[in-house]
Amino acid sequence: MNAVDKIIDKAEQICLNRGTRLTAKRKQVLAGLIESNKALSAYELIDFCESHYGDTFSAMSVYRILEFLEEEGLAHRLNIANKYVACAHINCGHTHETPQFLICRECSKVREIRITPDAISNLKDNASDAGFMLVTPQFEMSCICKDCAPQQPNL
Amino acid sequence: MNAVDKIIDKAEQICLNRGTRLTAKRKQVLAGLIESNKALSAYELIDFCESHYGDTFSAMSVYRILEFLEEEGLAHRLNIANKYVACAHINCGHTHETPQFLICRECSKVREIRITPDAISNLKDNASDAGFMLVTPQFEMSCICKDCAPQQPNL
DNA sequence: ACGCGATATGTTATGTTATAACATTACGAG
DNA sequence: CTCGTAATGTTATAACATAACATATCGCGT
Repeated sequence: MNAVDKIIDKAEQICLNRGTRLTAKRKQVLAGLIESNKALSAYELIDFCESHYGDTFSAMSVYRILEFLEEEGLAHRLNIANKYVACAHINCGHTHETPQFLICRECSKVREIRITPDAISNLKDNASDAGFMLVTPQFEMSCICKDCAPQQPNL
Repeated sequence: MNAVDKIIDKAEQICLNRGTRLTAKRKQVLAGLIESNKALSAYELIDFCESHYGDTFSAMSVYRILEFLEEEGLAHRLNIANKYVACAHINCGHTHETPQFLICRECSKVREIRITPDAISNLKDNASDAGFMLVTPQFEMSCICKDCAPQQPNL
């Protein structure tokens, strides 16, 4: 059993425990996100799944499935990029705290790291001082990854 | 001369100094962003400007003008909301450092605050450790503002 | 095993956000 | 005043997302 299958299996268990079902289509969509190894737009994901799994995926279905995967904590929507990415922590036990996404603006590769509690409370305090309550479930930053950096000499 | 006119005047000077022109249409679009007092989508901005300034604005023009205003540092694109907001610091002299936007997800009111250099370098270091170079020109957070909070008792 | 309600997916249409490509107009330096 | 550049107009279309309703599938209780 390969690494992706293991993650899918784990995801299926997570769904079972929560009383939801990781159906065949949902598995394919999640597998697409994992195998592509980067963030994809809904329509890129459709192309990826259709070419890799030889099945058809309507935009509507994919959006619904993405919504489901988000609710289950198996995928994340990256708002600054209008793209979707598999959760990096399906397999590792730790509970999902406020994540920070580093998104390569060139190749859409994503690193999901954890933000330190200190940094969060700092941000919350600043917002609070300005009369705003932080509700953002995640932080997203536009970056250039190591692989893309050489092509960007002026950075 | 009212407050908005003063800001527009200042914006015009900024453009002059940079060898660009704040044309009539550009003034109207910028004024719309300032007067609406919140973030607007391009199409909301069109409606606002057409109803307030009795002129027509094609989507294409507005997108071009927004691009211009961003280049001049007079407006900002809020990626997490797909909306646009006037720069809060057109009138105050201080140089524009990495801004942090607190965006009310209910009413689109925005506070543009400055992020502390400490916090920035912290974020940069974290990204760097993960092999990503931070290039984000700004940070955006989804919030609930004081005015909208009472309608959200469970927050 | 069967039928029923709930969940999931299919289908069609449409709304929203954004850009491409080319035409026309306005502006300002020489 | 004319010529090149910058700005705006116009039309078309791409890219992202959701609404509304139809059909199919699943699993539970009998």
